[in-house]
Amino acid sequence: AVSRGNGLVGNDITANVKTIKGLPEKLSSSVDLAVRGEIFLDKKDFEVYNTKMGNIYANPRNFAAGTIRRIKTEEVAAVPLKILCYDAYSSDLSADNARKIHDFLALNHFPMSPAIRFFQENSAPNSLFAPAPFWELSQYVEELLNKRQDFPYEIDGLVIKVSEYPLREELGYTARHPRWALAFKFESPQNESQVEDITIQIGRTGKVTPLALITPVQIAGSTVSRATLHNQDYINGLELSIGDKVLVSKRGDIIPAIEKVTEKSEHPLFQTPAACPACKTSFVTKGAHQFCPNPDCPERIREKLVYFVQTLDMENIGRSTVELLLNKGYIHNLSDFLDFDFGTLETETGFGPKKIALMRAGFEKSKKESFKTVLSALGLEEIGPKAIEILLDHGFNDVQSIQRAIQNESSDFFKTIHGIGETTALAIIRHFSDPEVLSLLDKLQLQGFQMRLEPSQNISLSTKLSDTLWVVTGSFASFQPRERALELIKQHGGRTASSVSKNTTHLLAGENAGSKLTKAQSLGIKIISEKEFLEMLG
DNA sequence: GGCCTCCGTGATATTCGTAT
DNA sequence: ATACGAATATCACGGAGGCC
Repeated sequence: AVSRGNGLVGNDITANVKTIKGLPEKLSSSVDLAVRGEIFLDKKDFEVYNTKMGNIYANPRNFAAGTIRRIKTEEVAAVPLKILCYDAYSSDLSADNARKIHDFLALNHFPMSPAIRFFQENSAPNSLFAPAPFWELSQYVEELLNKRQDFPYEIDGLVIKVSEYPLREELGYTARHPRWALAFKFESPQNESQVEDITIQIGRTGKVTPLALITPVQIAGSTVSRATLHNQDYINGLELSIGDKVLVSKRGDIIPAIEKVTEKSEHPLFQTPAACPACKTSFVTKGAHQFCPNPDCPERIREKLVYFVQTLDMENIGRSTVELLLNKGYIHNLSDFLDFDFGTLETETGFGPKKIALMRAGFEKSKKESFKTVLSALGLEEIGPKAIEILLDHGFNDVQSIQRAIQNESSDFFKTIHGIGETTALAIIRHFSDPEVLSLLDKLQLQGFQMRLEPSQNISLSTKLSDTLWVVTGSFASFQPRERALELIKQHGGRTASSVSKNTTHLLAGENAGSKLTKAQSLGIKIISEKEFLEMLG
């Protein structure tokens, strides 16, 4: 059993999970199966346990999360944790929808929430075992919204999912969420507090973010003392001043937010300062935000480094370690950090041999992170994980191939890649021509970080379409959504672009093709129909 | 006891693609 | 060229266990 972790890698918590009552240890048949569930504490069980322990725990959610990661399993066993399973993956069950999986889990005595319901079009109403008719879904949501307090455990909302797996696949994922699931969140609890001060923070990009420091207040089991104010416009919208009484909530039960001002103070409306408190450089305004434009600003350097170690998942090296290294002058920037010997810290209090060994191990382990992660970790402005993935998908396997494209192609080249627009294209050229970035990349390579996309990471079906640049227009019977055609082109070694140019080699034209077809014809570009395309790929 | 890291999650503005 | 919906980039918080 593993914890969710960052979505890819979690902690091994097998021994602890075994202490949870009600989870079957054996299945009735041998089957390759991965089950997902939520571990929690009942409200009542938490009350009883916490009273016994002298009320040291703030709320059941955090206590349960902490408990399951404990090292001493006998301690975990003493906590009346429960689990409800809600999903499973198996190649052996040949299930094409979640309902079949749900039935399998229930039959094998996995604890399931009795609140799970299935809804389906053309279903008979009120039948006992069949899914309820679709139109009853909204009714059921309403019903549960009213029953929130009746649940024995804390819930913050509901999730509605598409059951059919082929449909899920078609809907796919954004960078953060599946498109086949929706969350209904209950209104967050609120409490009143007062703004004691407003400070500003400088991010790694120089972005200025005002932050409200409020009189600590209890909201839904945690103490809230800080809340982001995003930017000056947001402050203006709230009409917020230091000293105001305010209503504070936890959005999604996690992130504190100032909802509104309930009582004004004498102070004037808060104004973001004109210059950076750290480096005295005047802020510049870009859209709704202000920025510290100084790349050597100590705040920016620090945040950049923190972003680097966190993105590369360097265990046992976090914000505070980075701050100590910078503040005590051990390092002055990311480049220094890459050369730093953690052994130097043995004279510092709080850094024993054990800690130093852990930091070294964390640094070494991060060298196994993918090239994509390494590039992400550099935090090049405008070049996030998605833009990097697009570049890698388009055959840019290493830094050198990107540099070659910058030198050999026209300045509009990157813009022709689907998913990369004007701004990102300019940023790519700017960053990968920047001597400072290039020397960092060299250093990373020397240190043994992954600096190439491993060929196996690319799903490749053939090279039939190599050295071609495709534009896709119109709609297709075989490719819905249209991105599927683009995917297929890439998997066969081709590149894709969003608009027709002189570089385009093929136009895949479906039904109702418009101006792109006309333009392609005028440029004499090869026009391929859906049928011809399928024949080409065999 | 204090510091550090890990863990879970939302909001906002900007950017991109596409329809008009 | 412009408008609009969708997606991305960036920023943010508190509690708990473990190491020093």
